[in-house]
Amino acid sequence: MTDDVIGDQETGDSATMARQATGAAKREAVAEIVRDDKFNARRIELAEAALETLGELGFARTSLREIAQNSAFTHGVFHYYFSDKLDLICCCVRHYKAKCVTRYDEVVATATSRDELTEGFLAKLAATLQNEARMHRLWYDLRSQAMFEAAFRKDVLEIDKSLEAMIWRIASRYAELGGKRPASSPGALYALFDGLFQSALLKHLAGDKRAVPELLDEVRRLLPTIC
Amino acid sequence: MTDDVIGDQETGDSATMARQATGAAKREAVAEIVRDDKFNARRIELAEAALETLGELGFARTSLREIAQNSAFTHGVFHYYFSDKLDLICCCVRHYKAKCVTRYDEVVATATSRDELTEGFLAKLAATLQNEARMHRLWYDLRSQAMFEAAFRKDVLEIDKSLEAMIWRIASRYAELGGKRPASSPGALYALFDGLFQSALLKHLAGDKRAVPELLDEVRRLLPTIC
DNA sequence: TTTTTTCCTTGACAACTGTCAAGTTCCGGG
DNA sequence: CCCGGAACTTGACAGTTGTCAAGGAAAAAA
Repeated sequence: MTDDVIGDQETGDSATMARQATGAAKREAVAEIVRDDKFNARRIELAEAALETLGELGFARTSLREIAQNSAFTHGVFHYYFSDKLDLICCCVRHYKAKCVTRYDEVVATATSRDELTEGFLAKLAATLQNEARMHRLWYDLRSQAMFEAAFRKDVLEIDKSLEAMIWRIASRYAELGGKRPASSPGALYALFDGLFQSALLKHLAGDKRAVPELLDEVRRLLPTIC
Repeated sequence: MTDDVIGDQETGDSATMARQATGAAKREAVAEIVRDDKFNARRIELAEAALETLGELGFARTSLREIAQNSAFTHGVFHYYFSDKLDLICCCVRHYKAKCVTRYDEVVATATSRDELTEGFLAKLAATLQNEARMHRLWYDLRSQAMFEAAFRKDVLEIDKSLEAMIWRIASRYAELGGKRPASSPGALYALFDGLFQSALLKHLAGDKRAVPELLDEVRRLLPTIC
């Protein structure tokens, strides 16, 4: 679109004509941006609908048709907005990321003491485990798929990094409130919490009522140790 | 089969007849055991063949036919020895477990100092990550599937427990060699190592050459901290 | 040997999958 | 108003999948 504008200006032989052409090009450009935004908004809308079914059935057992049936859309729309199934899933993952990474930021921002941060973190943790179990098992599913499907790896590694940073923000703040520094690396801390969460999630999904309280106990015990 | 023996003895009217009947029943019983053993041996043989393809393609993309084509068997055999696909996969998982859990036992048994244990552990860890990456990504795949498919959960939780115990044996021995006790719970320790390994595995599969040395560094730094 | 049981092969079936092309509806610009 | 393209629907396609039944081969039993 930038090329069009330049082209019009170069071939125009009057200021008025150039202005008109520029105006038309701008209008066109704006229209294209609007169209793009609309397009992306629809993609996200579709991705959100797809996440419902994906969270229910997992990546392997979910077909485009099933996604469509569980939503207000027809299966053709998905093909219209996504080049193929992988494109759709990747869009879902990216969209999921944005939601996930900021989950604990408010707690970190508002907590004024170690206890406050601990309790705020634990409360969010428990709520996440109980209310968003389906979304999180999908995340673990996709991360495993990334070990097989190279197309997922870039996005997955990026999300992993974001999550690691998220955990690091919590730990840093926790240490800061105690006048200390975290005792481990960001990677080790993330591995620890991610491992604990993953294990608790599986137990929770298996119907183990102790999964949530046990996770909270473990984290409560761990936090002072690592910082 | 025990019932048969008792029945024969009850209705038999001579010692000889009873002995003969018992003999026949015993022969039958032995035959059945042999048949069962043969049956199970074949199942494991098939499971082993299936693991090849599963490790290559992952659970989702692997069909019975593909498993059969990559092996010396026809797809019908798998249906003959396994009631369905889930039965096959469960058998694979169980078989996989036995191999996995004893991996570090020799190191633990023979190490006579902290350094020896550390180096032995790290060497095995690196070898596992490099040579058995496919098997391990399959394990992570199946553990994720267990979050969706209830039929997997029992086996997966059991294996997880075994792995946790394995890590605990290493940590306990490491602490013992330093005259200390592990500073964390078995669950937290397993979560930590599992998380680190999983992350390193993904990076390794993504072609990141630093994955293995970084994992080793991290573990080397961590071991003295947690014990 | 003959018969029976176990073991395995083959082929078929119905269901499902991703993909796509042809057609329809809808809307904004001219 | 109308017309062109964007947005969407529908139906069909070729390929794959789990499952299974019918039959053959091989081994065991008689």
